[in-house]
Amino acid sequence: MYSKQKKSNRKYDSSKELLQGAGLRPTQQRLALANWLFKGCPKHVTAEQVHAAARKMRAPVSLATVYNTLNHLIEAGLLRQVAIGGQVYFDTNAGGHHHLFDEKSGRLSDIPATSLRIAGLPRLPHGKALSRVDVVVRVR
Amino acid sequence: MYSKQKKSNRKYDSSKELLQGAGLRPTQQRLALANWLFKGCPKHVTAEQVHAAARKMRAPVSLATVYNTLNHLIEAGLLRQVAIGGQVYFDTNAGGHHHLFDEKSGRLSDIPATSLRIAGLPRLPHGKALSRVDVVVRVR
DNA sequence: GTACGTGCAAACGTTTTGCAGCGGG
DNA sequence: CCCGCTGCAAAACGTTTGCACGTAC
Repeated sequence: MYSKQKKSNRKYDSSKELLQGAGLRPTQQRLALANWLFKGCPKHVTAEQVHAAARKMRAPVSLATVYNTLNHLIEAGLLRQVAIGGQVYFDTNAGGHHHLFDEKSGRLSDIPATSLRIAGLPRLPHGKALSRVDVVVRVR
Repeated sequence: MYSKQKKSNRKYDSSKELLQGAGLRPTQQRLALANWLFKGCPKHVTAEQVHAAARKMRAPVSLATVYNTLNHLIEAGLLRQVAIGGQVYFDTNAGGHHHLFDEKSGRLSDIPATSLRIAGLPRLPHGKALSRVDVVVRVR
């Protein structure tokens, strides 16, 4: 009688497409992680925080799988790794943008690429192409 | 007859002052490390490279002491830690400047702070002061 | 059915720490 | 002489890997 059986899984649909689009099999664990990562506001999280979040969601995933999945998402260009202050963060916003880092709390937030203007870039070494420019504004 | 006995150690004098100025006892090991780090051109080195350099200089220092000394120098503001591309570098140039990173070779070089101009910094969070702005120009 | 993903535990490389002995002031 | 530094080895840390089992297609 119902047009779809899994009405309650509707919210996972876009995560499923996201994973499939990246060539990743949409397994339960990956769906749970991708759903948490990409729904809601952009996040800057550590692997440990992802693992903790998965447990809280009653979707227990092993830490190894968390790392595997995060690495796959990075390869697919859906996630970015940011190393600041001796900590490695995974940034759910893979687009070009910069970061504001609070040295006291270790908290990270985004700065839109469009709001920042950089002038006076040096001549690049011969045969080298610009990959990207990362800016970290540190506050205390 | 000689006004100074240790004429051959003259080249370590400035390193000695550097350490003393930072409140660090100028021990043999620290002198050897500081001398290698701060004489010659600015360097971007890993802890392992510092350790290897010490061995080559016939001034063997344990790796633990290398880390201890580097951390002390960082606290003293004489050294800066830079994490790029999954590697941690110690930068002997503690002054304000930026970095150019070659993603292929993993090599790091300096960009003088004066040559770069950044405009459009966001308003800082309430009660926060700007610590510094780090720019990494990545090339491939 | 098969290829790929998962969980666990063990391996890994890097950095820190605990402690007995040494050396600078 | 004393406190701080050193060396060594062991621990801690975050991340990766190997393998038996499970699951999506």
